[in-house]
Amino acid sequence: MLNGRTPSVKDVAAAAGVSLGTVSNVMNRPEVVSARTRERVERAMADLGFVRNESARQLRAGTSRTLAYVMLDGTNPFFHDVAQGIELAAEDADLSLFICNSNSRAEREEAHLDRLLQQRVQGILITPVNSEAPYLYDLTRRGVPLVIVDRRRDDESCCSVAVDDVHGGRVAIEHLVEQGHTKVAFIGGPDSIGQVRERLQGAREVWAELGLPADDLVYLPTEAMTVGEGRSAGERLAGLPARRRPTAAFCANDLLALGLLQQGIGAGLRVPDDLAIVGFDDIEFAAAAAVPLTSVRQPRQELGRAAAQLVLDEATNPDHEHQQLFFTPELVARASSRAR
Amino acid sequence: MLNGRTPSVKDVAAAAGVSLGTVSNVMNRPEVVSARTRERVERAMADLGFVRNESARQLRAGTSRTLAYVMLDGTNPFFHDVAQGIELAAEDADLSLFICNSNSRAEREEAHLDRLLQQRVQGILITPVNSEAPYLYDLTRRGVPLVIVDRRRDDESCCSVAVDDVHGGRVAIEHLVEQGHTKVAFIGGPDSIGQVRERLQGAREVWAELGLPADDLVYLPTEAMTVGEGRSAGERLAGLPARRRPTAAFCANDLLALGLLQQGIGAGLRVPDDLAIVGFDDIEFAAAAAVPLTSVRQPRQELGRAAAQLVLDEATNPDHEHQQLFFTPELVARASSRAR
DNA sequence: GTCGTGGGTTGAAATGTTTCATAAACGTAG
DNA sequence: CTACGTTTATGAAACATTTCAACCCACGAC
Repeated sequence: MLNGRTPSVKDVAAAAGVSLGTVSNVMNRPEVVSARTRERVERAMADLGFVRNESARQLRAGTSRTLAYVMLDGTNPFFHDVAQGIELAAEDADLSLFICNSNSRAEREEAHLDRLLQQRVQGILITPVNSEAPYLYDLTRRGVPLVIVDRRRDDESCCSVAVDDVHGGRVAIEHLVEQGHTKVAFIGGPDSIGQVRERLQGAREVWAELGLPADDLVYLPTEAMTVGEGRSAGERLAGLPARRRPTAAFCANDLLALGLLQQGIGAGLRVPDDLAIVGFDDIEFAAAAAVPLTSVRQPRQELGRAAAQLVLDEATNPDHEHQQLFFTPELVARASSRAR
Repeated sequence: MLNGRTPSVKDVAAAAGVSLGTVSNVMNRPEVVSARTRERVERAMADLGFVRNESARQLRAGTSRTLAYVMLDGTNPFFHDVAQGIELAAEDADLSLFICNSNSRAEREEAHLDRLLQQRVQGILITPVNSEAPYLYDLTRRGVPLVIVDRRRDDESCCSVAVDDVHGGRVAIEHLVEQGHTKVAFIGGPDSIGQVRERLQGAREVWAELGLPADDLVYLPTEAMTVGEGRSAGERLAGLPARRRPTAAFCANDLLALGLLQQGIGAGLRVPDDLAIVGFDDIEFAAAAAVPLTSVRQPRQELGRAAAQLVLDEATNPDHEHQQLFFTPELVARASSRAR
């Protein structure tokens, strides 16, 4: 029972009439201790309600049993799916996962990283605000296993797992053009976000290759990648003169697309007849929208799982080599963009 | 610079030509050390890239600088909003937040709790699979500050923060009846989930009070509270003979409601004319649905923030008393249920 | 010149584990 | 009966920090 303080190995040892070392062995190498004493010790642990103190273990071992994921935006289910993938891999390796959320603010991100460093986590996975931030390079210099998720670094100085965003932008636009659209909006921002820049780049590339006039791919920048911003982009779209108004929109993520969809329907537009919509990420809610959303699918859990494997390799394998994993996203066509 | 091992206070002390204790003082009580030495030490810390080892500090201090939240279902944005509220409060108290996800599985939950105990977290917030689980009582017995979120315990042996689910059920049904519905479905499950039971109870209470025949409030149980289950409940609903088919549905959460909405629209129903829908939680996506969803709003962030404050009080205030905080949810009427 | 006073610094102890070299106990082969 | 191996158990050291009593020294008061 509980008599004030939480019991330590010392208390267990005393209760079982053995030495400290033996108790430790029962926990860590049960095979070297005889069945009789093992039982006695286990009973003592149960009686006292002993729980191993992880700080002490960690202090001695020099390393913790946790990974950490610093996500970019907690309001976007996409990142939780990534986290779920990481968690599964962590669980397999018998590690805990620390989940942090920077909310797209660099200073929160840096504060989280500082904390994680103090905790001596085994490795850090991060979808950074800016993958070139100096404090990220510091981590690598320090030797902390680091994997950048859903982004990559220009030089290849750490592992990363990402999707080919340029390609994603291409397939989205190709699809819309195939459906007969010749005036299309790209909705996304701010363009400090690398994903946005590359998806737009892909869109523009293929638009040019198909010989369409650059002016007919209009860029509607947003302040953030949220449902609310999607709605307000919809209003701006509706405000355009009919001749210049696009008949389709490619949104840089699904939250924007859902906001746009809602605003459009609320304003009496028929989707896809008056306005076709393509999103990005293919989150759960995309398929569940009232007009199921066409989206560029990222393998969300896979991304997380692969990243976790990389970070574990870096943490445990002495001749680890940095890798840049690259997944190819694919278009999932649904009702929101079907041919007119 | 990094010469193999990460530097400790000892290294810093050597580099600055002072004792261990002084370095510690610089970090924890800068006012007692003279400006000159303080600067010297700080420079040494910077030069060596010193990062305090949290395990060692924690071992000595006996307590960690973290809270933990064990959420019930990572796929439901509701819980992330709660987590966000907790995080804000934790940040104010200069604590880290450990987020775990039980995915509605008791054994995962127990495993997480075990880990958290080993980490000696300052307090645990949890939305449990079953608030009467014996291992939860163990925590209380152990003296771990514990707050149950979005649930409460029958006896009042720990703090809890919840909304009045019975009341929530009542207002949902009152609203639907006001809109003229006399045949309504309640969709939710499994009924091992307390929230489901109480929302249903409230619904039945008011239904009876209004003098409506019990048979006309039909209970469609689901296996889980997901979008997919909402869709399949929609199919079951459509399969009912027209005379017995409800004209409105009250779903135990918004995910179910969104699934139902999508299935309904896909099958050609007009919402709310053919089928009115009310959800529960009022997650972000509820308002953003193509037919904006009427929902019973829980103050999501507030719930988390209040819970964090309770757990902090229990952790720091010696004459803490357990409290059962109770919020009253309110109906947010939107298009999915407007009068016919 | 001695005695406090008090700011600044020190060194050792303590926290709960794990590890490892060593010791004890116990068989068994010679 | 001894010597030797094996199996089990022990005790001390180490991990990085914080805390606290003790100490030093300069300075002003007497």
